[in-house]
Amino acid sequence: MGEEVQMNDYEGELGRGDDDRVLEWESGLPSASDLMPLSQSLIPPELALAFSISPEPCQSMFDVNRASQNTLSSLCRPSQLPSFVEDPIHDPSVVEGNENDPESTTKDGSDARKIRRLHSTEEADSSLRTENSNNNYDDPSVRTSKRPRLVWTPQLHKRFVDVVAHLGIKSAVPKTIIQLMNVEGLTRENVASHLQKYRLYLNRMQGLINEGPSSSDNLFASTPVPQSFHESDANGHMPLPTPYLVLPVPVLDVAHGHRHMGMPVPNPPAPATYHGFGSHPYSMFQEQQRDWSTNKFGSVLSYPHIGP
DNA sequence: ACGTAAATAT
DNA sequence: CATATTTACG
Repeated sequence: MGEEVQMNDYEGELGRGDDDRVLEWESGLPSASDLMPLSQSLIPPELALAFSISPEPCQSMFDVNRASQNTLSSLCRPSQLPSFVEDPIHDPSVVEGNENDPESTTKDGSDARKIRRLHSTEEADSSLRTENSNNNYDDPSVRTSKRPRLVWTPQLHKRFVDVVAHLGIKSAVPKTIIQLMNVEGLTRENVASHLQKYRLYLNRMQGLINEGPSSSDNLFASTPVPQSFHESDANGHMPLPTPYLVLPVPVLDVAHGHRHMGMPVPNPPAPATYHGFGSHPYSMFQEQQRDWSTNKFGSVLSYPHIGP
């Protein structure tokens, strides 16, 4: 925490040959007009006083630079991470199941769930650790807490796909993928599982170059199939087109029905009896993205992280 | 550590 | 019931 960063040549870093990558990044960032001026405090003075919150030390360019410095240094670490692995996602979206509600007469238990969605980048970490007692993931003493179901949000999935594409469908194995994705709390099992489904999806896609989307491939369908399918030999490398952007507060409420992100179902594109036809074909992506932009607010608590 | 199939959860 | 994610196994 106490790492002091001196900003010095950081300017030079940014100023130098910014290639497309930077441009792409910028394209996804909020326009300047959308941003709140640094000088403006997030908490109104009165409010701050009322709650005896020390008024923020008026953010300045310095703070920004410092944050950037942090980011840069982590980006530039000469480890093995390709440049495209930008910002670590700290909290994979996760669903917290309710255990304390034996309401289910059969096994249909359904009730309030809280969705945890990912944060990312520098300042996000300030939102951690609410006094919420539900998230005992960092508390070793609590062993009763199961890991909440991981929710593969479009963003996570995107990241996943990008990484897989980058690795090449061949060498993309769970462990590597995990590393490259660099998402905190993401387990190998999580990835393995997703990879399994993803492969199925890919296969089925190949087989049916004639068919339109089978109505159940929504999530995946919305993310283009990486063209690195040729299992030639050398590389399956893809330049990896998109840096991971930081989208505005990914608070989502999945409160309504369950919108699945359709992955491939192993079995039938067959004519047979398909139920959710008229109602299914929703790209979870679109809905979510819309939600995010029109997002009113949501009380989302993010838990710090899950220890391995 | 991987991949696949069966089991649960939603 | 279908799909998503987890768990069990070879």
